[in-house]
Amino acid sequence: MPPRARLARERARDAVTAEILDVARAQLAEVGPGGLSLRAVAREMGMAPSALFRYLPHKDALLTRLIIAGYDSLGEAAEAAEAAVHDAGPAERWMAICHATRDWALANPQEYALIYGSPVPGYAAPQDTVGPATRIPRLLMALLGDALAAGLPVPAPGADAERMHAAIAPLRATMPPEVPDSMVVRGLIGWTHLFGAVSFEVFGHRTFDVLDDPAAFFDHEMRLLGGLLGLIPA
Amino acid sequence: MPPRARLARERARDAVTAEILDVARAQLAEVGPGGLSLRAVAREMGMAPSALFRYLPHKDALLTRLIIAGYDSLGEAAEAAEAAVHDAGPAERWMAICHATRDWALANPQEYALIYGSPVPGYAAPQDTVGPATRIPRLLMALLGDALAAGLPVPAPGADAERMHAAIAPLRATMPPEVPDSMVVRGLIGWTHLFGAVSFEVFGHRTFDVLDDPAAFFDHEMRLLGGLLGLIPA
DNA sequence: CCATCGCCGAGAACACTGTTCGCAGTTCAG
DNA sequence: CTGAACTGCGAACAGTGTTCTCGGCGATGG
Repeated sequence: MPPRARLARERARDAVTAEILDVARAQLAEVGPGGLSLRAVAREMGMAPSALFRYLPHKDALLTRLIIAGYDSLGEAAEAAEAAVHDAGPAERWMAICHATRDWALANPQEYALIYGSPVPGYAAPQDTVGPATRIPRLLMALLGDALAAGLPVPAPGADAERMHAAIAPLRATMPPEVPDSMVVRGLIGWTHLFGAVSFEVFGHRTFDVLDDPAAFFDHEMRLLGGLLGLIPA
Repeated sequence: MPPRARLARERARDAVTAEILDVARAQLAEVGPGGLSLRAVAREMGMAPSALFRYLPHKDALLTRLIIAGYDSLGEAAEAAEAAVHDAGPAERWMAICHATRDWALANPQEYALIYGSPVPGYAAPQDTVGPATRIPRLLMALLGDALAAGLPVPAPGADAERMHAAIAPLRATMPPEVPDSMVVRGLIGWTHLFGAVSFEVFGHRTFDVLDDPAAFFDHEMRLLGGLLGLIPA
């Protein structure tokens, strides 16, 4: 199997695969996950529906690729925003990540719903999505590590220190051991709240406790939480 | 139209409607939202699929009723848990609400996904869901109000006080004016974080930043946030 | 250069979905 | 008792994901 010759076929195949993904993502933005239809994708591409199955084993595979693409797109946006203020101190970096995440989610609500909403019926996230999914948390952990090295005061551990130590063990294993437990916990809390705030807004649950200026509230909220994390001096 | 006679028909109708709801909720617990099928409900009831439409204008109506039922079930659980410790002080009340919410969500993950997950394709939540949906936030606001009356220290407003005042205006209108802005904000933040933490866990996003003891972490997390809200003395 | 093998697309088919319509039968109201 | 409203059924339509079979075209081995 000479690699030179094989390329023609494979390139064509990759091109079609890429087009499927593109069309699917465009359709996702319109009708949302769940509304996504393989037949509609095939229709728009001028193909028979059955032909799609030469490139995808089943619909879930397409969803997986879209999910990974979504994670990557969001991760890239957050990383770029963080990099742009990387020298401006932890508080700015924290806020940059928060705002980038919110902006991306509001600009791509359906993609956000696909990756952070309730899982679709029979779908189970395969291992491939783990890497891209952790880009933002990793960004936050790096931020906390830097701040720590720069002399960020470490909050005193609570009474349940040893129990916490055990609870976060798996996450600990992925991080340098000199990061104190309380910092790991703070990072998780920050990430959790960022997700909660953005999801509330994107999924429309903020229309009940109505806000006149969601952007201002978000800024205020995340700044306050940055204080709790110790990233922003009170 | 004598109300005595009409009752027979209406009672039968209500009974069928209730059975539809029951069967649908049972099926929801198995296959989740999106996987819910009217035909399957009819099958289990021994009815023709078309007969269901005598009781429901369309599938969305069934979803709406299930959503309302879900909100009410969750709200009741939280209210009951709060009532049980109502005299034990704000910190216990806060934690009771948090744990009740998490417990209910873990026990009914599909119902939780239905009400707090990404909205289904074409579905738009009607006004009927507003009341039940706000039971937990209202509980939190009442808690904050009580704590305030009992002498809870009010956090100092930040530099963006007047902007915040405008941002939360609609929510303000539903509350007694003596509650300070900073308290309203704290309440929203607490509610947001509770939602974020529970959703993270129920939707499986905590399997990435793996935790060995999610229950312990949740307890720690919400207690810490209770401190930020001023409900728990540091 | 030619035969061959593998891939690719098309079309039909199956099982499933939500929803509509027309037709019966039952049950109630006047 | 008669007429009208309500109820359920069966068939049908348009849509979905998926499978299978078939024909053709391109790249490959002799």
